[in-house]
Amino acid sequence: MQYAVPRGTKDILPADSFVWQKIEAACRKIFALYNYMEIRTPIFESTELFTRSIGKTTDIVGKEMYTFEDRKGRSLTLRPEETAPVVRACLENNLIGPDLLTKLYYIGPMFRYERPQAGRQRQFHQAGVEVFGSNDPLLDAEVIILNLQLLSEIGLKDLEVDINSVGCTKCRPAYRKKLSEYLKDNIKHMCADCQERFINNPLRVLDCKETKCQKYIENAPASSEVLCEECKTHFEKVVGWLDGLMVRYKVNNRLVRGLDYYTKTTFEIVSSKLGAQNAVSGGGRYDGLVEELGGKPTPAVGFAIGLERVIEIMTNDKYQILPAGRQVTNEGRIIIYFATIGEEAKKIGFDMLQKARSRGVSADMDYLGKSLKAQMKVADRAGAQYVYIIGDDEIKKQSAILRNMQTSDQQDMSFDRLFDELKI
RNA sequence: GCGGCCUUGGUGUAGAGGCAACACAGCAGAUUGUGGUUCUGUUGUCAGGGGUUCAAUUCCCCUAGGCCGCCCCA
Repeated sequence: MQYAVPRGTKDILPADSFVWQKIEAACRKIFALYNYMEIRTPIFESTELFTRSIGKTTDIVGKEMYTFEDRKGRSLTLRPEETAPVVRACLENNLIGPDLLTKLYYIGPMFRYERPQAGRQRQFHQAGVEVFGSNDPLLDAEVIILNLQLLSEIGLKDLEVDINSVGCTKCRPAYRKKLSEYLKDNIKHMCADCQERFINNPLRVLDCKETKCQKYIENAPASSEVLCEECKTHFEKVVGWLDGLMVRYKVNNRLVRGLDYYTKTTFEIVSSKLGAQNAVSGGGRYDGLVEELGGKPTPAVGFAIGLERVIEIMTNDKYQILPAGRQVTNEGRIIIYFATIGEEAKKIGFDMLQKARSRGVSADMDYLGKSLKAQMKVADRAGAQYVYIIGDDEIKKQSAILRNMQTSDQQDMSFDRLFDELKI
């Protein structure tokens, strides 16, 4: 084989694209129900946008970005996530403002340079929403509910919502300090990664799965103990709304997401039906990001769903939500197939073919000079409801054979009556 | 970036240091102007490179890719 797709990328072939179409349709439907409008931004942005928003010490910025220089030496980066580009676009086009609630959604590819494995590719797809302009805890709850409704619309079950509050610019430094003080005495017993994290971003130590670190993490001060009054009441209200709406969730004090812009609420939806990469979606509030990127202070919430992970669950044989691949011969692709024998018939067939198409009737014919038998077979596989068979005799009569492929009935049907008779 | 497993026709699978097998799909024919059944024929040199050997697709090494775990995240 001469060429192969770049590592960590995949072709979505005709046999699989119907799954993607189904998911995208579900996303658009649910987003519309909640009054979100679509935004599309470029695949690449200036590198600065991401380093500023996501944070220099994060893994994404530190080692996962596809960054390159263009011909004029500008540093550009293939978007690793979509929140920062959406904020940028909103600021640039004045989409957000005081007393204005802006609700946007997106669907598209993202890029991160990571070691590929199940549920993790270098080009992957996310669908997500961003809401700007309100700090109402009910909105946090609504976004979570929207997320859940979308996943259940797609057909996913047995999902778990993990939720936490990481505080705000007022209380996070205090928590960081408290955590650092606690870790200072214990860090020497913890793993090498944690020692690194301790220096760069102590919060992320809480995320460590290393067994020898667990006991220290368990005893670490929880963020909930240190939240300021505002963050504390905000969090209580969010979970209060979730309780009232009968949403099942789990407060997880160790949920620290890998992007620095989050404030207050963070959440993740995980599925037990996935392997190590078990997060189907994740999101939270980021009240400081708009200002960080040059706008007026504007509260915001959002989430992103990992579409490959959704599809992994949907197409997993064990769960039977959708059959995996191999749907090339899905029935009903075309209404009528024009089978022709000879050059003259081909010419007439093509005229009729175009006439059918111009009337909005999907139709096709042979371009490979196949035998009639083979043309019938192709028509069958394309799911044609009718085949119109044109040969020399038919040209003389100006009337050809119309075969109903379901019933196998055949009748003579003159050229000029065909479309009226079929009511197409 | 680290560790483990894997890589055979279009697809899914056998196999053994020295004729590469099976199923399905595809194409053609049986039915010389007709599909979905049946039968027949046909499509590969075993990811790429190097080494061991009289001989490797089968053993060893490297590279690439896939999968699984760590890390991280969607």
